[in-house]
Amino acid sequence: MADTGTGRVTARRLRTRAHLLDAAFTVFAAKGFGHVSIEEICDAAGYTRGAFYSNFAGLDEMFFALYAQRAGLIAEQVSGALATGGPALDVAAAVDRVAEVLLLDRDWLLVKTDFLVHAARDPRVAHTLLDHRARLRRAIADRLERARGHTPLPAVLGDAEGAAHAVVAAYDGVTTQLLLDRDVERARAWLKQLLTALLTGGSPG
Amino acid sequence: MADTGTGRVTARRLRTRAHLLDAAFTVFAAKGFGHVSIEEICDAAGYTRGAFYSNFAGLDEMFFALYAQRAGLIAEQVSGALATGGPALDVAAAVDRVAEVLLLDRDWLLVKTDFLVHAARDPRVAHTLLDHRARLRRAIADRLERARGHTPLPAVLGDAEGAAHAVVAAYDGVTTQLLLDRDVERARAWLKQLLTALLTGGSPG
DNA sequence: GCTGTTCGATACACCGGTGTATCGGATACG
DNA sequence: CGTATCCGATACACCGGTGTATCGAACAGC
Repeated sequence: MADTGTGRVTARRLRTRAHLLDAAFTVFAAKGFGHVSIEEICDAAGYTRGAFYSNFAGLDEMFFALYAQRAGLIAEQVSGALATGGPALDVAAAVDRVAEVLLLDRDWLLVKTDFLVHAARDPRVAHTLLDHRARLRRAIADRLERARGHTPLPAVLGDAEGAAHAVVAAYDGVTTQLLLDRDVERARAWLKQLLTALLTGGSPG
Repeated sequence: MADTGTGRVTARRLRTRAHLLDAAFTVFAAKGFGHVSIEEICDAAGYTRGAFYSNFAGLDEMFFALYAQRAGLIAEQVSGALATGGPALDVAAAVDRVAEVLLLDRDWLLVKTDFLVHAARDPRVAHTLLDHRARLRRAIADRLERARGHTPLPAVLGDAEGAAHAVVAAYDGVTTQLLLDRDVERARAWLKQLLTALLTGGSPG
C-alpha cells in the first residue's frame, strides 16, 4: 500500500516515483487512461508492481498525481509567457507568446483531455480542474486589465474576467481540432487568429 | 460473431440492436468508454452476451455505431435549426436557435468527448470524425454566406469557412466548460455571447 | 563497515471479463 | 398450421490483471 505516513522520505523513493510518473505519461498518452494497466506502466518504467503499490494507492491516484505535476509545469510556463514583455503590455505580442506555450506537446493535450473526461464524471476531480482553470483565467484577466486602455476590449465580452473566459474557451476549442488533425502549426496560427478576433473585436492591431 | 453477411435482416434483430445501443448510450455516458464492460451493457439492456456478439464484433465497433447513430440525429437537428427562419437570414436569431440545439444533453457531450479521445488515438476513427465536423462546418458556412451583406463578417476570420471554423471552436470550448460545471443554461448564454462576439465583431446586432 | 530501516521484487490466490460453440425457442413464411 | 431459419441464452475454457503478504537487497546514519 502507498506510504501515507509522514515517515522520512528517502531519495530512492522519490526517484522511482518520478520514473513511474514519466513512464505513465508516455503510456497514458499512447493508450489513454482506461486502456492502461498498472503492469504496462511498471514494464515501461522498468519496475514491477511492487514498486507501484509502494508509491501509489491505485491507477486513479497516480493519474491524478500525474496531472497535477504536469499541469503545474504548464501553469508556470504560461505565467512566464504572460510576465515577459515588460510593462509595455502589448496584447498582440502576449497572444503570440501564449499560443506558442499552450500548443506545444500533443501528448500533453491527450492526457489533459483524458483527465477532463475523467473529471466530468467525478465531481471531486472536477472541482480540482475547475480550480486550476480559474487560476489560469485570473492570470490572463490580470494581464488583460493591465493592458486595458492601451488596447480596449470589445464590450460584448464584459469585463476582463469575461474576456479571459473567452480566451480559455478558444484554447479548448482549438485543442479539440488539433487532437484530430495533428497539425500543430495550423492550430497555433488558428488560435492566434481566434484570440485576436476575440480580444480586439476584429482589428489585428 | 456479428452477422456481416447480406442475409436478410429480420425485424427482431433490429429491435434488439436498437435496445443494446440505447442501453449502451446510458452506460457509456455514466462510466465512460474504457470503463465499461460488454456484460454491463447487456445487463442494462436486459440481454446476455450472446445477443451482443450476434450484433456487434466488439466494444469498439459498437461504440462507433453508437456515435454514428447519435451524431446523425444531432446533425439533422442542427440543419433544421439553420433552415428555419425563412430567407430573412438573421445571424443573431440563427445563433440563438443553434445554441439551443447544440447544448441540449450533457450525456451526449460526455459520449461525444469520449469518442473524440478515442479518435485522437486512431487515425481511421479520426478521419470519420473530421468528415462529420467538415460537413457541419459547411452547413454553417453556407448559412453565413447567405447572410453576408445583411450582416457582414469581421475580416480577421477570413471567409465564411473561416467563420464556421470559429463557430465550431467556440462550441467545443464551451462544451469543455459545461462538462466540468454542469450548468447548461450558463453554457448556452455563454455560447451565444461568444458567437455574437466572433461573428459580429463586437456589436450584438 | 555495521546495523536497522526502507524499498521494491517475487509469489500467491483471486476475480471479472472475454470469446466461442452449442442448443432450444421464437419467428417469418408458405 | 407446419417448418425452415434465425436469434439469443447458456455453458465452457481461458486469460490478464489485481491486490496482498513476504522476503531479500539496497541504503542511510552512525
